[in-house]
Amino acid sequence: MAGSTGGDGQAAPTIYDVARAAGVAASTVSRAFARPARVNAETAGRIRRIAEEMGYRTNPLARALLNERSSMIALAISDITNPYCFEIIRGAQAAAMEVGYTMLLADGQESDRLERETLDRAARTVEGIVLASTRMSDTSIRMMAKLRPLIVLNRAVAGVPSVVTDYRHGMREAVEHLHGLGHSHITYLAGPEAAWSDGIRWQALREAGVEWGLRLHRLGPYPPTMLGGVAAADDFWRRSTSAVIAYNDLVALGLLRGLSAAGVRVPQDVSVVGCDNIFGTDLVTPGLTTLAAPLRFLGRTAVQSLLALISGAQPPVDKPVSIPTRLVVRASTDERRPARLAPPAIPVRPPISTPAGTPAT
Amino acid sequence: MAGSTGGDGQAAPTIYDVARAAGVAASTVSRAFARPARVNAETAGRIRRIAEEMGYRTNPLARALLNERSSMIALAISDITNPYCFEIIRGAQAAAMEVGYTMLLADGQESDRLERETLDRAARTVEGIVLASTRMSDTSIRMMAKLRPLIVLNRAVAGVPSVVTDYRHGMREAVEHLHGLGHSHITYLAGPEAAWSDGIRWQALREAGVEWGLRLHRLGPYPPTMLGGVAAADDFWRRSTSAVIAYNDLVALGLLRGLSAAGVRVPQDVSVVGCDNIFGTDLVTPGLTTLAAPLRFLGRTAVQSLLALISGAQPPVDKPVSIPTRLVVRASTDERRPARLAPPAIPVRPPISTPAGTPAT
DNA sequence: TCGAAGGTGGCAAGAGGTTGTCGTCCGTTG
DNA sequence: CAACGGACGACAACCTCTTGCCACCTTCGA
Repeated sequence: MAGSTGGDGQAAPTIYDVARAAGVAASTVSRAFARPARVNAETAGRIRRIAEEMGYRTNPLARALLNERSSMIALAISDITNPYCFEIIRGAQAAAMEVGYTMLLADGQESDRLERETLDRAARTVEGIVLASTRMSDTSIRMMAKLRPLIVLNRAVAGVPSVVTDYRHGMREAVEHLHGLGHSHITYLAGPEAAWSDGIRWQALREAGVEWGLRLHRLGPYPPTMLGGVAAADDFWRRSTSAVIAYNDLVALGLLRGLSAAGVRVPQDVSVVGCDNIFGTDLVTPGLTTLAAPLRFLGRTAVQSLLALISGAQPPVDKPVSIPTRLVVRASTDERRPARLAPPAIPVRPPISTPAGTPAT
Repeated sequence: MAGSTGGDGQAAPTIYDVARAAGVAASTVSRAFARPARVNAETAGRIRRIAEEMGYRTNPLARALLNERSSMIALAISDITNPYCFEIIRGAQAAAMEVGYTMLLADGQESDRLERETLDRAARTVEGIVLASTRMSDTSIRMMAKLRPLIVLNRAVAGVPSVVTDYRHGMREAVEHLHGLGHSHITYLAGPEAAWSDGIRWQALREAGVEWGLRLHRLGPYPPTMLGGVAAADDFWRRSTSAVIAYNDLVALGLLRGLSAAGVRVPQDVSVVGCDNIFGTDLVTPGLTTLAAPLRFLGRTAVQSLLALISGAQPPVDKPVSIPTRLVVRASTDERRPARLAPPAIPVRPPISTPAGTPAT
């Protein structure tokens, strides 16, 4: 029961220990692992066996010190509690692990400064960086990119390679879907002005709107959180349309809540569409129709691009890798009913008590 | 626009570069940062200034190589897409960052083997490990603990220090709450038999049940996922009680879905209580009453304990740090109505389409 | 004025791998 | 039998920072 608490029974064996046990030089042990072809197959086998017995593992630090190959990459996230990030992290982690890389997670906690500090510390250690959702400025990003191979996710920074979501296809589907249900007038609830993805989504929506001959309104910007969505529900009454597309799912979820508290029925009175397809969108009633971003695939692709970059590939810096979205239809969208209820006299703002903070895309 | 793609404009400056620029020896530069008292204040100041100008940062790898202080810790998670983990990660990350540590995330992807492999690789690099939700056996954990300082979260392993959630208080609250609503008979939906927390929760429930004179039933085990909860909804009909406590929130959410599809109303027909208070529990209709674990605080506490362990503290290995839960009452629990609906003839199993996988605690 | 003490800074030896270069050994061929 | 070539393993330098030890200089007391 007195189990050893602190680790470090004795120092871990090194190549020197293995070399002594095997009766060869340390360099031979090193090569037996790193360049098996360079060593007699039999010798190599013996060395490996002995190393195995001794519990030898190569020390990544020592290796990294010499040739900058630490087998680590960093993933920077502006806020880890944002459900938008979960699947990205998962995809990135999986892709990294497949090729024997370890992932270091840098959570910026919504702070530009914290994010830069963390990355600054980590930059020397890792071989490359994926900025998955960052609060940093283009300038900071470019400086960082000069220091280390770097991929930006869902953002375009001139001169820095990126992997982005292509909302055009999905947005067209969404508009077509709404058009097919008889909606002719759509409100867009905008996200933060600084958010690159907000601009892109709005642009995709406008293109699709033109194509299908729909009228569009833009409200906002709102904070990309559930609270932002609740606030949007209030404003929405001013220029109420029969269909809404929200900047992201959190805003859409907040909107659902706000509308429900105000006595507006979804989808009977208003059809609501979100973006991203995060965890929770099919838990609400009605289930949220949303533009599903392939988040896990996005994370995976970013890491793979980064690894390519690390191994010397010259990626197209001005033409980002682009991954299409698709529409997931759930219950929050339905046929337009011409007879709309009059808005209630006093829209009520319901209390929010989310366990997690509910931050931005 | 041709922006540098690959990082490494030129090699980062080392203490030697700084030393040359400052006209001192490299060792003096090193000391100027690591042991300022050992160097003339003026000299130290000059060195720092020059280092700053040159953009020098100390290379954590080189330092770690020498004295095992890599300023990194590893957080192992069995499945990163489990919402249960989000807040833990956040708390851990924050605590680590506060003291200048970097966190390395090891996602085991639900696989014992993957988890061990990742940790094995990372163990040499980090100063310590937090096992937040692990699939590893007690034996593996003890071996790992021998290698490195290690803290287990929400699990008791003899001889290894741990931080656990104390469900007793919260469970008493939950039972008192249900008792006060007139329920006299509670079903517990069990989680995986291997899960330490399942045993603990059940035990806390039994103690509270005795105290309040309630009858208890145990159903399961079920996979700790939404699908597990849906399956539980089917079984539940066999021994239907007016109140259910589920192993965790995912099971509870699945149960809500299963019951709803079968035409059972919550809370009118059945009151449902979950565990953990994960993201999404207040998104469903009705909102889920749940035993809230202070997840973020848990993560923070684990890291702080680990850091204490690293700096030589002797933690109590057999008396874990224990953090209490509290009950969050939402709409899924209500007064018992004696007149219960008869169960429908054919319980329907609804389709599940979760964007994220929905895994275990 | 000289020696001791204390404050500074430099030298060099690691920490644990990787890798260019070279010597050795063996087998083969002319 | 000598020359040659290939395969293999050893040596040593190197990556960057840390640190024990020593030398030097200043200052102060005797």
